[in-house]
Amino acid sequence: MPKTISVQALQRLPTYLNYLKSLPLDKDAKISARALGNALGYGEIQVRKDLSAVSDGGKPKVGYCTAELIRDIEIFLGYDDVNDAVLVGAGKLGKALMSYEGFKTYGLNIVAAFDSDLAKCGTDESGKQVFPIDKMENLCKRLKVRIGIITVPASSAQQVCDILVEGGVEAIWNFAPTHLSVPEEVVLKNENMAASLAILSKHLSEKDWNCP
Amino acid sequence: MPKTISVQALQRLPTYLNYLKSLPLDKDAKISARALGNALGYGEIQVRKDLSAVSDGGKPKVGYCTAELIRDIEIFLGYDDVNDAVLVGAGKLGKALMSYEGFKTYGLNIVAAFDSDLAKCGTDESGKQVFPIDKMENLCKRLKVRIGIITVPASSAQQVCDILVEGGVEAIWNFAPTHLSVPEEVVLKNENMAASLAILSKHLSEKDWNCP
DNA sequence: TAGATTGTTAATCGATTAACAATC
DNA sequence: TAGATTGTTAATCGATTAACAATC
Repeated sequence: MPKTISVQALQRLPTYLNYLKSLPLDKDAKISARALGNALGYGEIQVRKDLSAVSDGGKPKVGYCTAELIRDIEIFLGYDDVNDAVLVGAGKLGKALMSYEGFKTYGLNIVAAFDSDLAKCGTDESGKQVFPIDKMENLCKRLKVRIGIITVPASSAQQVCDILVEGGVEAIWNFAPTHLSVPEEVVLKNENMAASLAILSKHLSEKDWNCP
Repeated sequence: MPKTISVQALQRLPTYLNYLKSLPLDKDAKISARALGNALGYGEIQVRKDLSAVSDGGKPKVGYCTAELIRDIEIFLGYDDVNDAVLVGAGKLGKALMSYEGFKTYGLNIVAAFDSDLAKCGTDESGKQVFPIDKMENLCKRLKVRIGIITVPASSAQQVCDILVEGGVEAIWNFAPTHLSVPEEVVLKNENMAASLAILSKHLSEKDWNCP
């Protein structure tokens, strides 16, 4: 039976992975839950609990084998098989994401981009093709693209989202600052920068209250 | 006494605000918790609880006054007074954020950017100045900059972060895919794209298990 | 063996949801 | 008044942490 994992724990896994990969490569290196937690600002109990969901476990008095841990997390997250994605909206943010090499490590492969502005179509600096948006549904179906990344303005995001769903996309990563409706079989993840900013902004305004 | 609000509720506030602002402007417009929730995919009880922390409240049988709600949320989040920010790392992502007009609505004002690459210094397309990074600490102090946005590679993020803290920055918004250590009086918010991707990737790989 | 470390079960904490009273 | 809607207290749910047993 597959162990259950909380959403939050799942989201911490890439952080562990990232840190483990940054360590000097040594086939037999071991790391304790405490050391791992200290490096990342997590408690050691939390680390053990998180890792228990993905790995066979460490050895008492020794710790976890870093190489195994890296492999286990990658397999658990599905980073071992590559997922093709399309990106919609070749503006500044879209281009930044298109040319970000780091996505490879997460098994994310942006195969093409789309934009409604024909002036933006053609080959991008990143070396990726930007197509007119009316080619999107068809291309998604033909290439069996599983992930759609939305970097268009809020006003056209829902429309773009609907086309992606129509094209058979199974997961949507939304950078537009707006709520999207998707059928329940499609997973939607909002990259909600406004939500992040809310935390910073509130914190600063509270400080002002305390020391005016 | 100020009402308490959960972190999650705080992060939902910009979503409410954004939706309310998208509605046709009408000084006396009212909206019910149910209508608001339906539009955003939240339950109506949650909406009422969230709003109770920021607003004087609605009227039974009538709902909330949208104009008041907008004002209350903006004040609560501190969007009414502007916070100056600097951005470090004028790469593609950095430039995308520098030229994003939408931050104004959140009271965020990027006053300058910094980069260690002198070739990137000068005036950016966004119209903002990019300075060499050794000017950063001083300029932050001089202008009393409160927010630092980090868009450098992971390898230099901690170093950049330390300089920002040294420069008196009170809040850090980190886009580098790495863990940062900050003193406890400084608030740190990670824009953790890898965490978002983990959710999508796991979902897709689970689907593969079920229908191979 | 003793001590360090893992792994799990139980307790706590925080957020969401349900039930219901209040009010226009 | 009756019905719709708000607001709050209590119950549930989920995630984190504490306590402790297991093991190398």
